Amino acid sequence: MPEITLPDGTLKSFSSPLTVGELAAAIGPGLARAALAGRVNGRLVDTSHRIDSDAQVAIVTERDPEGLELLRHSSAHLLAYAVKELFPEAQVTIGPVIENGFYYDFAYKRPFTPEDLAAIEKRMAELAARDLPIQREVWPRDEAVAFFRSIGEHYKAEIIASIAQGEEVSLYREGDFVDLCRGPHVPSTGRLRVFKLMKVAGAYWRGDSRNEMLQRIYGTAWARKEDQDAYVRMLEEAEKRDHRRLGTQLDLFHFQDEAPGLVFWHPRGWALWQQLEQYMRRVYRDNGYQEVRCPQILDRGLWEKSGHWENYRENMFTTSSENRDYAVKPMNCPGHVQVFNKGLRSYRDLPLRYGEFGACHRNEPSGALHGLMRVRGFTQDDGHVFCTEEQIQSEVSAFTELLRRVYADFGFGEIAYKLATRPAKRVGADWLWDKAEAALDAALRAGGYPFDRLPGEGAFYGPKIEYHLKDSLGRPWQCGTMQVDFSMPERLGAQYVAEDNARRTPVMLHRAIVGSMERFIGILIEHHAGAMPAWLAPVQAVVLNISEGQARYAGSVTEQLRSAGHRVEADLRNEKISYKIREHSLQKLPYLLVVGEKEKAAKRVAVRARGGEDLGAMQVEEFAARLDSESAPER
RNA sequence: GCCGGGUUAGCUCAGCUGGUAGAGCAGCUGAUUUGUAAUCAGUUGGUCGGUGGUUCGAUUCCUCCACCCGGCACCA
Repeated sequence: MPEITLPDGTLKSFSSPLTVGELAAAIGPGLARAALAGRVNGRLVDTSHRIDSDAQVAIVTERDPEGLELLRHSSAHLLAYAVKELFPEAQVTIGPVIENGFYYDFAYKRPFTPEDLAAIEKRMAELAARDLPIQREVWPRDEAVAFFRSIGEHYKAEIIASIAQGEEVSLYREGDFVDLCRGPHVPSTGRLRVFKLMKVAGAYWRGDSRNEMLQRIYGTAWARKEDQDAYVRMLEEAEKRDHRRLGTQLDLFHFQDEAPGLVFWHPRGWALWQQLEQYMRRVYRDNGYQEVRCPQILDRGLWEKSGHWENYRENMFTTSSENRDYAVKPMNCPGHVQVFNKGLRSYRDLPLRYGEFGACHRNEPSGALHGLMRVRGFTQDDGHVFCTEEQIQSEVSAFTELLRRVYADFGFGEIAYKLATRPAKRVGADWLWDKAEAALDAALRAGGYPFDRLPGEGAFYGPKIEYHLKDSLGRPWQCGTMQVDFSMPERLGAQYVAEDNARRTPVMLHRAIVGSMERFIGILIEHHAGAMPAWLAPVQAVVLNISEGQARYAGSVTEQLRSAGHRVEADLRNEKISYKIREHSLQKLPYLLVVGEKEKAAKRVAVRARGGEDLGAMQVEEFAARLDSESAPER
């Protein structure tokens, strides 16, 4: 006699056990049609799930986040079904839900082509139209292994074989297709109406690069067509904002074959860089950091001591001279320790903070390179804090606050915090790791920042907090980091004299706010779609004359604004004003200043803001004041 | 690094099944002296990413290499 409590608190009694689907029907026919699954005492189950005792039950529909996940998960199965129909020799492996969609990995003798994808998608639509029931079956593990072996699904058999012996496994059957799956799934294929296959790519079996490569088909699925259309539009918008495309269009930087993964900064790109660098320099200055500069290459012996040689030898650029081996620095920390070590340090000096715009080189795998986002030569806003154990928490807290202010200045309000803990390959005793991890944990808790844990993702020398910002398209980017390191100061012989006159080893905090300057600029470009706020814009305004008669006046306006410290250029070409406006608008400049006879006579400029807004004519000083007020981030 | 796709003028891109290349924009020259997103005319420009091969003949087919793109793996 199950007594069922619905989410709104309603109590329903039934005289005999019933399924989730039957419960939905008992509540209403509309809900019965919409039911994709149920949540029984917190557990997600199929609509066929039988409720035989009192329970809290919610009917899951496509309006629930779990409902959308179900649609995607079942779409992955539908994809596998379609592939097996069209390519019976293909073997299925796994097909999970991911953000905005799903994928399924297959082993097949030849690569799938875009034409194959179109055919598969068409078959999926046909299978969905047949509205085949999706049924759950429970099998003993060994029988399931034998079954999948018998039908030639060796990957599937391997997956089930890794489940503990004696357990039961669930299989889902739709039409002629049977797949191992924990479930739950939507009740029938007809529920899958809005989906689209996106691309095919290679992926390693079990995510291990030593294994064979499978073929991964990516798809997206939604509850409503409008949602999918919006998603596709978002992807198109992201493509338009691609910093590589904008980098060319706005003449900011380029790459070329002779220097893979290394940036050639053009004048405008470098102007943007300088705005960022000067801003970050003020951040150093105003927050107790002293800026330093260390060598690009250092003797191999130092990298052996620091542990980098052992851990990253393959990814370091090396050179040699007069029988000495050197490595181009992949990190700035060993250099900063050398500065710390030069001279006797007192506990009174701590915390001692060094900052550097440190240019590092890492020989990243060729397949990892990606515009400014992943390069082989990059510059970090890299800082190291030498302090005592007692100072860790306040340093981490102060840093987190500082980072939030900086991100806010760049227009990033939403930050996610992650605590990455000890990896398998590491240096330092476990008790040190315990301490370091506890210090970061405590600082995050003290600040009231919610955070996720990333076990095993710490650096080889210490755990870290990762700060992920969210851009205007909602995409997360890890930029900032704070790492506690008890090992490297020890390895590199850093010491200070404590109150009791004893020599102690300081703790070193590795920290960065924007991380890689290159990458951060890439993020800024995409965040703003190339239309940088005036304080960052490489060129803040261009002065345009209508005809030759105002060329001298336009030139003097330009000079006046430049000598007031603004980034202004003149365009005195003999072209129609509409032509010049179009050209500079495409360059996404904050302001265009038009000067014709009227403005020349009145000693004014006609100001056009980005987007075509007419601000009217004003005196040059007035416009300069406007730029002044916009020369720092909005707070 | 791995799988797949790609590389044609400064930029964006055509070029059917092999017969040594085209467009638009940009550039240059000239005319036009222009009032808020493209003035007109003329014209320059390519060892078709590199290498080797097949062929009477290769931008086109094949090999190897480099780089780029999409994923995967990696990301101190």
